[in-house]
Amino acid sequence: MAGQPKRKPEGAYHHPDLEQALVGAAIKTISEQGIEGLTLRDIGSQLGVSRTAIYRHFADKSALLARVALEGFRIFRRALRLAVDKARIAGADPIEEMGVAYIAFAQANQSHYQTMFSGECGSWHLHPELVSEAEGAFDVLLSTIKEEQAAARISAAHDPTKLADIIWAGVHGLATLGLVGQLFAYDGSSAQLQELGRLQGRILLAGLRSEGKF
Amino acid sequence: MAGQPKRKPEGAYHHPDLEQALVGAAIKTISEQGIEGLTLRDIGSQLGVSRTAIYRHFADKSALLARVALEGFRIFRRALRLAVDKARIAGADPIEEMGVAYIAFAQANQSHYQTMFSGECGSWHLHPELVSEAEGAFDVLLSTIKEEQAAARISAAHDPTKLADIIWAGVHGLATLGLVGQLFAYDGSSAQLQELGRLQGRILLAGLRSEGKF
DNA sequence: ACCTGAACACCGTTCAAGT
DNA sequence: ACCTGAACACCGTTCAAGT
Repeated sequence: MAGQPKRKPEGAYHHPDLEQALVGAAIKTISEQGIEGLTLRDIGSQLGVSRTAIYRHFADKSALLARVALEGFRIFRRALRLAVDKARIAGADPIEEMGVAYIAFAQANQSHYQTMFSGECGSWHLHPELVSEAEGAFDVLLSTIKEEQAAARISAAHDPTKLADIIWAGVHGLATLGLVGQLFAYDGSSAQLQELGRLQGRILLAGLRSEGKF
Repeated sequence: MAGQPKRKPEGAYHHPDLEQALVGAAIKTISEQGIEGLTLRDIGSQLGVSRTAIYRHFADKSALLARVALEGFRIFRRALRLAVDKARIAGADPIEEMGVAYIAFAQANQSHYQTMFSGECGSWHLHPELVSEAEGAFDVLLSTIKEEQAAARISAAHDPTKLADIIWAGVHGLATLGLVGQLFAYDGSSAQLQELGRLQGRILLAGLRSEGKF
C-alpha cells in the first residue's frame, strides 16, 4: 500500500458544492444510523473526500450539526406558518392544526428533528443563528396565541408566552416520546401519533376556553 | 515507568461494594459533566480501580447506564405514588400534584432523569427490567386517571391510556425543555418551572372536566 | 484556495496474565 | 473470583505538506 499514489486524480479535486453535500450526507446518515451513529470519517468517505476536508467548510462536527438543525428550524417554521394559514382559510382551529403539523414535521424530518433537540450540537447558545431561527418558529405559535386571545377565542387570563411554552412542551413531548417508542397507547403508526396530538390540542383548547378559574 | 510495580498493594484489591460504587460514581459524574461526558476510564480512576474492572459487574457501559436509569425509575415511581397519596389526603387534585412531582423529580435528580430519557443506554427494550419499572411508574398515573374517571371528576369519554400518554408527554416536554434551557418564558428557577407544570395541569384538567365535545 | 495523509489524544472493549 | 495492563479498533481534531 505504501508505493501507490493515494491522492485523487486531478479532475476530482474540487467538489461542486461540498458544503451542501456534507449537510445532505449528514442528514442521510442520521436517518439511517441515528445521530449518535454519525461520524465525520463516514460522511467523508461517502462523498469520496478526505475525512478532514470538512474542516474547510465547518469549524467542527458541532457546527455541521448546527447547520442541519438550522435547516430543520427553517422547514419547521414554514410548516407551522402554513398550518396556521390553512386553518384560517378552512375555519379550523389554528392552534390545533399547528400541533398536528408539529408532529407531522417531526415524523417526516426525523433527522432534522433529532439534530434540533438531541443536544448533540451542544447548547443552542453556541450557535446564535440557531437561537434566532428557533425563536422565529416559536413566534409563529406565540403570535397565533395572542391573536386567539385578542379575538376572545381562548382565555386572556394568562401570559401568552407561558401558554405557548405549555402547548409547545406538550406536543414536543408527544413527538419525542413517540419517535423513540416510549408512549404506551401507541403502536408506531404515524396517523395514531397525530391523532394523539389532535386530542391533546383539543383538551388544552377546551381548558383554555373554559370560564372556570384554574 | 517500566520497572516500578504498578499493581495495587494487597489490601486494596477487593473493593467493598464496587458495583454500587460504580453506580454512584456514574451519577456523580453525570451531574457534573452531563451524560455525554461520562467515560468508563474516568469513573474507574475516580474509584482507584482499573478501567476494565467494571466488566466484572456490568456487561458494558450501556448496562451501567441502564442500572442508573432503573434506580431513577424506582425513585420516580415512589415520588409519584407519594404525590397521589398526599393529594388524596389534602383534598388536592392528584393529577395536578403528580405533574408538579414529575418536574420536581427531574430537577432534583437530573443525572437519573438524563439517563432515563437521553437514549444513551440504548432502547429501553434492550433492558427488560427497565421496561417493567417504567411501566410501573406509568401505571401510577394510569390508575389515578381511571379512578378520577370512575368518580366522574374527569371525562370518561376517552381511553385512559391515551389520556395518560397526553399528560405524561406534556409534563415530560416541560421538564426536558426546561432542564436544557429551551423554554422561552422560563428564567431557570426551579419554582417557575414547577409553576408552569401546575398551570399546564390545570389547563388540561379544565379541558377534561368540560362537558363540551372536543 | 482547497485537499491530503500522518499524527495526536482520546474512546469502549477484549483478553491473556497475574494474585 | 477478582483485577490488571497491553492491545485493538475506533473516534474528532490539528497541522505541515502537496496541488
